[in-house]
Amino acid sequence: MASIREVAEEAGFAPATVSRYLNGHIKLKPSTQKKIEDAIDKLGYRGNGLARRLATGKSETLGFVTTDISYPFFASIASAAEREATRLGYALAVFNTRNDIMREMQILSYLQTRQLDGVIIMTNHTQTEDLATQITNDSHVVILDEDIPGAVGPRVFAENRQGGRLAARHFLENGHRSFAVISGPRGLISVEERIEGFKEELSVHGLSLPSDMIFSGPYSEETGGLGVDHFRNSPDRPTAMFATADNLCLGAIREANAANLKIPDDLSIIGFDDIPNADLLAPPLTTIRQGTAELGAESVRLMLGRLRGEIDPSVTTRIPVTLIERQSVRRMD
Amino acid sequence: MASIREVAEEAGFAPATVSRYLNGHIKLKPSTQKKIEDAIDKLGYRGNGLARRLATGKSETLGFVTTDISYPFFASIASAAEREATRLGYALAVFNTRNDIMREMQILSYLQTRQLDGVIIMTNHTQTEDLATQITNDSHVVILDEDIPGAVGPRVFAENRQGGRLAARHFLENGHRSFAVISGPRGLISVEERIEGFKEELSVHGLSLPSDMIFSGPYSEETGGLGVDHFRNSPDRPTAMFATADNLCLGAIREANAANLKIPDDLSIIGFDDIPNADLLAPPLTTIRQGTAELGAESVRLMLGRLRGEIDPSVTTRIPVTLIERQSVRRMD
DNA sequence: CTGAAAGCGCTTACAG
DNA sequence: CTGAAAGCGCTTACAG
Repeated sequence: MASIREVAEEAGFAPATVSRYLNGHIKLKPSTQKKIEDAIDKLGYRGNGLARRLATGKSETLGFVTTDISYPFFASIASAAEREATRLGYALAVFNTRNDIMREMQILSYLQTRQLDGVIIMTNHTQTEDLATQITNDSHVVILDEDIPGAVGPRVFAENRQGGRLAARHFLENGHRSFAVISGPRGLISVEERIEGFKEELSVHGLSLPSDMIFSGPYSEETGGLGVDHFRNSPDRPTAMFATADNLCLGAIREANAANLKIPDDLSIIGFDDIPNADLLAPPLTTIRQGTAELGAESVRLMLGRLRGEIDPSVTTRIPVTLIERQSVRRMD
Repeated sequence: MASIREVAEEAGFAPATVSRYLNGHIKLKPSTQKKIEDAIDKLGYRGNGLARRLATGKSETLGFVTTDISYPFFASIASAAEREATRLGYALAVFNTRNDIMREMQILSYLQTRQLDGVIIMTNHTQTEDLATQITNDSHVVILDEDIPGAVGPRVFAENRQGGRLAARHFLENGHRSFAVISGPRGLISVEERIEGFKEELSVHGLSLPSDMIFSGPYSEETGGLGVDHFRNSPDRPTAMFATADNLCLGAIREANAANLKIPDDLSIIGFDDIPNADLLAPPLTTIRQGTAELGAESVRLMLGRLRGEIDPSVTTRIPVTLIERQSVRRMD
């Protein structure tokens, strides 16, 4: 590879001039510009990003941290984030943590070694004190989808509470009166806020959700299955079940099939996320859609705004949510 | 951030010694090792990856190029690749090309600017001459999933032909005698090899696939829908349809639903990939499973082997394929 | 074994 | 406007 020095020699100028020209810090007269361009073409010069980054102290790459990129909902967000980052001149490095906090800490440390300019983090557990302090120190972190309480940094969340309300309202409109919830780990905002919204809407109608009608566990398909199992055998079997994530519904549907429990005839369900192909499931899943494109794009915009110091670390952007009606909710009466 | 020079001063040695120690190029006597470790702890030294990379000429990051990471099948592969890369000390930068060859060329150029040590490329079109020559020059590229004819480099593909045979055999075993294929763009090996295998198996049984029973188009859900539409109105309507990718099936199922065509009663289908939740579709999809974990992991292993010069650029690894029987194929008679 | 020095390829104050 | 020089923070022949 040709270096900037070689280009400069070829063109008859100093490296500094070539550098400034290439970075747009300077406007050259046409003749010298041509000489430089010719030298670049002749030598096939392309610049060395590493050297530039070392000199400037910027890596021009953003880290995107998630538990597992193979979960379709996360993949959609990552895809949108990659698109926006690319548009704005940044690369996106994707990291799977498998929910391991040590791995999360390690990735955050890349910020200090300057391998990453910023990191957008989606975490999925509630033991986040260490993360919080490190994030606060780093100040180049955007928190996405799930909260990390106590950390200082911009946040992007869905309108979780509103989502819960929409779910409850839809059940109510279809005549349901007995409810259950299957959720991820208590303490996550995707759990707490969605449940709160759900309850809020019920209470508007003079109804409530007894605490023993909430079944919680890790955000896995298995939890969904266990939840169905649990409520199927409970004395007051609910007709309507709200799940705080679609993958919970996946497990629920599998278990219902195995137990010969008909959805929606025997049990109506509403999920959250609207994962790809939710419309092709048996039954097509009624769910609360989160805008993955907005979630991904907004997180990188906030990230870059933060890097430029234009964005206050205390901002929280909420991404709207909509109910997608399909066929997993039975009309009662 | 503390630098290696500061650590060296603190410990009373030269930066060179610290560097060698940290890289395991040297074994120190316990006392000096302790001094260095103490200095590192005291200063919170972490090393600067950029500087190391500039000095060594290695970026320690691999590029993973796909048309869109949000397609679940690609996301699964990327996830496995990330895992294996991490295990072996490399980061994985994910790039979405949206099938744009210019973007692919751009990413390959990062190899020359040393931003990437190698790239694993999944492409999805047939106009690949320019790609091929660039890849041959770069020599740090692994070709995954779809071929780039003429390019010199290790390849990782599924046992496509075998997959096609399995699909045909399953149809035959279930009594089908009239067949159709919906495929991605002609020329892609995922299309050609799978169709060849399908035909091979038919011919073993004295049957054939007329060329007008192959409907091709871009690898999109839309193509699947158009295919169903096409064959539904054809004079000799097939009972069995093989799709060279599951997303084609997704479109096919949607269209069949819209046209009130029952799968598998009116039309049996077999897909390819076994995308996540294929078992929960209506109907649960019988499909040829590709091992995404192996595809992803093997591609990074070949990549690193290639970087170390241990792997011949002409190797092609084939990943096994299995038929997953579910309920989209009707038993005839 | 250990160190001083040069070099990786840029960028950017500082001078002129 | 343009250039010489220093510096980013490492690594690694080359000496001793």
